[in-house]
Amino acid sequence: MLNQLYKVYSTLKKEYCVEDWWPVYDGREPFTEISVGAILTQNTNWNNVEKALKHLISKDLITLESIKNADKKIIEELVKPAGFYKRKSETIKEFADRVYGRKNIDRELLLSIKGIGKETADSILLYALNKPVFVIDAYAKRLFSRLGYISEDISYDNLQSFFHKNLEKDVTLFQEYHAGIVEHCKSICKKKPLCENCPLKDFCKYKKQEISPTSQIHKQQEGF
DNA sequence: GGCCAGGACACCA
DNA sequence: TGGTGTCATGGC
Repeated sequence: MLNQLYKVYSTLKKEYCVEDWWPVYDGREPFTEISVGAILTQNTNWNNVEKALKHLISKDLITLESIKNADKKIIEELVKPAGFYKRKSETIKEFADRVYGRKNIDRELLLSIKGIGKETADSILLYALNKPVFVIDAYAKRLFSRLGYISEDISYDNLQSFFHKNLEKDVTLFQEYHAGIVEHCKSICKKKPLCENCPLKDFCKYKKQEISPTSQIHKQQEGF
């Protein structure tokens, strides 16, 4: 299993641009920019996030201090293209208020901020703080359940520990793996994940065992 | 015009 | 604990 997971990773790495994957447009305060991007990207296309981020950058609202001191209504207007703008602007404000001036930012702190759940917190930890935490998202669940390695209704925590148990805790590995999953699902996985053109078709458990994806549910612990 | 996107949360049973 | 409704914009 270990080898299999690493082989999937190296295939993704070969097929897609996964290095320095999380975009930074301004760069004055990458931690803040990445964190705000993680909040804005909740259930939203990255194109919309990019617009909102560039609006914030154009008004110099891309540092913790400037966001902390900004009027919430201004933030609302700027992040509108990313959708859910009232909730997201509130979360961004609370994030800046709570994180500004702190040296130790951990998962517990991030999860205590209204509007930041596990996926967003882990994205911040992995990409903004370079902590070895595997980010689970809808794509990861979709891809690995279709490959047959996990049940499609697996919980966030179970899928995360699946990766933590089977991979070495390495920041670059986790960053690039998640990037590869996202890029793969955005391009191919959406419709026919295991079609003839799919670079991951050789890793499909169903194909090897000739089991229909809908006829068998694999439990997280089974077979690993 | 409908569907979906790199979720989170409140509410209810 | 799990299911459902809500939040909202923009691209295809």
